[in-house]
Amino acid sequence: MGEKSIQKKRYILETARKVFMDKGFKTVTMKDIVEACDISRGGLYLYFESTSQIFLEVLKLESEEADDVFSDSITEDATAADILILFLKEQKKELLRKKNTLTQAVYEFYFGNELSKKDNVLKRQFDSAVKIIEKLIEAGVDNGEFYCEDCQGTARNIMFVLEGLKISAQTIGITEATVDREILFILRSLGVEEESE
Amino acid sequence: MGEKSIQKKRYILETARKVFMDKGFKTVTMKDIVEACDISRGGLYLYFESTSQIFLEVLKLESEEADDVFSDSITEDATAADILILFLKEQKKELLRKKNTLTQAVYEFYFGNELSKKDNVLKRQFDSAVKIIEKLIEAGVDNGEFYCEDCQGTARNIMFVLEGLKISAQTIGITEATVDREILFILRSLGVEEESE
Amino acid sequence: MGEKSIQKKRYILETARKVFMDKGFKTVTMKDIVEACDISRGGLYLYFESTSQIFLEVLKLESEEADDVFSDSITEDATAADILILFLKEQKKELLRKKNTLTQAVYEFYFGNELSKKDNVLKRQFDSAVKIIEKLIEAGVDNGEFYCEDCQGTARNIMFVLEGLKISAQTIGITEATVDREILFILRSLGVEEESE
Amino acid sequence: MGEKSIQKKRYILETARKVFMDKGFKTVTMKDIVEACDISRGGLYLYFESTSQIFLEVLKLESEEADDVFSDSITEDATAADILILFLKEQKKELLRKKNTLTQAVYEFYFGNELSKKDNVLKRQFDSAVKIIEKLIEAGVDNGEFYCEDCQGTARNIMFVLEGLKISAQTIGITEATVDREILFILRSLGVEEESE
DNA sequence: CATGAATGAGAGTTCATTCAT
DNA sequence: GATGAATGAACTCTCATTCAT
Repeated sequence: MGEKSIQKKRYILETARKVFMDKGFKTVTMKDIVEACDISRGGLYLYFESTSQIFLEVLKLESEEADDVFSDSITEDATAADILILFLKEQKKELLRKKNTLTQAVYEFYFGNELSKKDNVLKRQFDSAVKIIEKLIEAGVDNGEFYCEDCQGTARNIMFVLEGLKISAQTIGITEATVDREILFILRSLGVEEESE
Repeated sequence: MGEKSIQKKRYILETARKVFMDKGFKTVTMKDIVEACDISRGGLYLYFESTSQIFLEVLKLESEEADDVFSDSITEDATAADILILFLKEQKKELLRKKNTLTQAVYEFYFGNELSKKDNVLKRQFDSAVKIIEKLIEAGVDNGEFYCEDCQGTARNIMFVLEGLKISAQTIGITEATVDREILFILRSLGVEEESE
Repeated sequence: MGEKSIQKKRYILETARKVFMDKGFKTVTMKDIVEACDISRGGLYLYFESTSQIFLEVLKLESEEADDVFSDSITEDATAADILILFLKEQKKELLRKKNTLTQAVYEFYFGNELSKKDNVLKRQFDSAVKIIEKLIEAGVDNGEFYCEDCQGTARNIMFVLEGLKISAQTIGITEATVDREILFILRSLGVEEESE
Repeated sequence: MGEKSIQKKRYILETARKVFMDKGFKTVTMKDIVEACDISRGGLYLYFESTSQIFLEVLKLESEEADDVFSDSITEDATAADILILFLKEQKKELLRKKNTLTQAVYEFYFGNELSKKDNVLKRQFDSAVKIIEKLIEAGVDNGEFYCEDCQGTARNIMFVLEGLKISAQTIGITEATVDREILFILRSLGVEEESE
């Protein structure tokens, strides 16, 4: 595949990404993508053979580009609490961004997609996030910023709460206040009192 | 509509329910339901005019039948902790039941269904559950079973964790151990140490 | 068929008539009529077996009720010109009444309905009208009201013009002025100068 | 759209034209046209989206191809009477051609098609024909071929008679003799005595 | 590579017609 | 007689997928 092909493939993926953000996964058709890309019907099939394949590649691109969620936060002299708060704020921003989010599409894709469980990117991301948060909390505990008896449990709890907020945002709808309250609750349970924003 | 019609309508709803459990919401067609019910094409339209309508009525039936989640738990001499634990166990059972669950369908239905947000059953259920848990925790605090500084915050936290577990169960998949760990974490944070099963 | 049946049949025909006035003939369904009559689906079939049959009976009723077009006009001491003018005015009224007219339905019914040509009511009505107008003109000529060399030809011409106006009213649309102009033209060609309205 | 597409579109329109001649407008379905064209179900939708659209394009094609009704008649040395007679003969031929005519379809299309009244081709054609006939008669009067006091009135009368004949041909049925008689009547009223055929 | 016409399967929906009650 | 549930045929329309150019 030549350079041009790679360019085009990337273009298709980026365009398809927008379509998935708009419509979720299940109801997106090859036609939707063809039209969004303004390419020929047959043309799409030269690069991809199904919406599932396209979606998986969109996700791959996503995770490649996603500078690690924490990478921004972890600066030289940031404290553990700083980093955690920054991370939670990032999550909050993402949560409240109802559109321009692949969340729905991702959920729909993984729903009952037994095959996709093989290399469940979602799971890897979740587990890795838990680990990072755990380390973070441990670091915070070590330098006295946090109080925590079960760092791993707390890390997991935080992630499940975030998942809960994420799905709630897409279904019942949540306000900024709701997210703030949850973040505050998490921080308090770690013994962090002050907050920002 | 005669008695027989009501019977048939109920039959359709129950059959459709299974279809939704199988396929979620978005990809279920009127034809799917027609075939599952083994009735004629036109027959279904005598009762319902869209999958959305059918789904809403399935949900209504569901919530009517669902004796309140707590009703079973609340017996005369049960303590607050007992009731909370029972509730969490119920949720666990539900969570792990990957199939035979409307969870996916419900999520898909509420995804981007702005109109359905009007009377968002989901939201009402969530809010009501938070309130009940809050009361429960307060009762537990009052009689010394629980230790808790922010009952409402804790109740909300519990519900979001449960939501997080629910969506995780349907996407990344979770094990019984995972659920147990979370329940344990919750109970510990309330100062309840021993547990059962 | 009992008295009640006859009543009901008549009721159906009168209601169906309105439906035909609304929708023409070709696109009227048995369902349309059932709904307009607010009777049961099967009920209609007890009396009629098709829209064609219903329409024919509507027409029959129509022509029975239609006191002869001329009957009103022909009073004791009316002159031929009076009667003709009255007739033309009646036709004008009918022409301009775009809705509440069976015109479209009648045309649609007779279009390519080879079978219906057997007893083509329309033709009989047309021919009979020509004859009456002819007699009228002859009478007018006899008493000096009209000037006319070819009474039958003129009568036919009048009827075709009326038909032309009728179909034009339903397709390209015509104004009152247009009809007046045509009537005036006809009367002038008969040597009648003054007019009324 | 390439050359081939244009060919195919034209082919569809020509085939559809036959279907409309056969069945009128209202009862023609996309399926009818698909089958007549022997193309695939979806194929037709690549070119047209409704029978209305197809019909309008058939009419457009029709009027493009129809070298003006008079163009043939108007030769260098033809007299006004010649041209008028030729025109009427053309109309006669058209009138008597019960099948192979779009007349019914056109009428059905314009029946109660309020929207189509915007650019009512029919009306434009009618008005333009009236004007041409008027000019023709005026020319005939000028050179002594015709006698006529109200050229415009006569032109309109002729057109309404032709309309009357046209709709009669499609409903009650008319014979050649009937048409001849009407033509004769018209010509006589213009003072033209001899005729042909 | 790229196009877009073409096909055919399949979903939605409406009705004429029948029939048990 | 009357009802209205039920059926199945017929139509509309949309897409995934292929293929000649």
